[in-house]
Amino acid sequence: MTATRDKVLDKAEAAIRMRGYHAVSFRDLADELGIKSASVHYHFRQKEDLGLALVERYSKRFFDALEVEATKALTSKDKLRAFCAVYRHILVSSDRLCLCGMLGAEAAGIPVSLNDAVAAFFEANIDWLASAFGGDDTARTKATYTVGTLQGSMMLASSMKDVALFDHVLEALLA
Amino acid sequence: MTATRDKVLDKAEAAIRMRGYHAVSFRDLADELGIKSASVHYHFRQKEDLGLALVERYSKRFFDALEVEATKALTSKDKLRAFCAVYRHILVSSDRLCLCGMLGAEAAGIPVSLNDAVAAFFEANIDWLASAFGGDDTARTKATYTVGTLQGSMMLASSMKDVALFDHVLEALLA
DNA sequence: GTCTATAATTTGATAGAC
DNA sequence: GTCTATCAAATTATAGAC
Repeated sequence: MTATRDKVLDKAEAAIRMRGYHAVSFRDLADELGIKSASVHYHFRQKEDLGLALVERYSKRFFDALEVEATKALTSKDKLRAFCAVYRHILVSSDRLCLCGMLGAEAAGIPVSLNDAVAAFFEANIDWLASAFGGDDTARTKATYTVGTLQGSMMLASSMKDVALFDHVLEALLA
Repeated sequence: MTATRDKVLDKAEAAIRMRGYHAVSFRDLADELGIKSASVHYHFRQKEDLGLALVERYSKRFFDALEVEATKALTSKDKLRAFCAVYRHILVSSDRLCLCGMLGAEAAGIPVSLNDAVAAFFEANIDWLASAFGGDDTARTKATYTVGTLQGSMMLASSMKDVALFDHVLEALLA
């Protein structure tokens, strides 16, 4: 139906994951799609609306992929492996940062509602892993630690242009 | 002498560490300092020059602080503790992200020369820790892992507005 | 070193025709 | 749903007076 809306979301996600929220404009997106910026505004009245739709879609996709990946995961280790596999796919499939990792860094510079959505994504990440690890306080710390390591290594791999760096960290994380 | 130049650097570092490179303008900085943007341009011809000066100063300060902190560190564990202490100070002293963590996330959206400087900072981070860990391949992976964990946890603490989160990860990292 | 003034471009956003 | 046209504001940056 509204194919344009999805195309805008695709381009916006790719652009923001590469350059950041403030480095992407409605005109950039419109030009890339061969439409006008007014048309982008038709689908997303404000930039904030676009950002929120982006995080919502991203989060949904992430947890859907996680569910698929973890169906046969019984042990804590298997669940961790599944979690890491989804993160790895984020980076490798597009050679881009996690959307929420980027927006999380820019936290104090984006609309409050948008960072709330980003923080909720991280909260859900940690909840999932903490549950996989047993659910107690130690499990929660381990979960936070794991998400932090994945996000930070992704950032390092992006800045240092070395995807292998991320894989080495993944190996260590699973050892 | 050139007190203004330093004041510009101070304001720019604080602003960029909070909101990101593209969310900070020369006028913002000038207004905060009660001067005009043309005066900022006198000290830093282009925004890229300001960014480069920022990373240079930041990196120097970081490794100076690390040297002080690690003077009495003999064991690997002590050196890791010193490294973590400097990172903790970055976050806690200002409640802001690491400058290079922010710019590293925005890697593909900032001038190439600027990201080169950021990547060099991370390289030096990893070199220092790898050396502290013994210098072999395993040590290097452990070093990368550690820097990634610190950077990622800082981002999480910032987005989720929970500095204690960072401290819990630190504890786990040192255990 | 700092200012006024200004250029050239980009940005987020809207009104209204088709 | 998409367009043309337009706006007000912001952005990087420069020229030249003081």
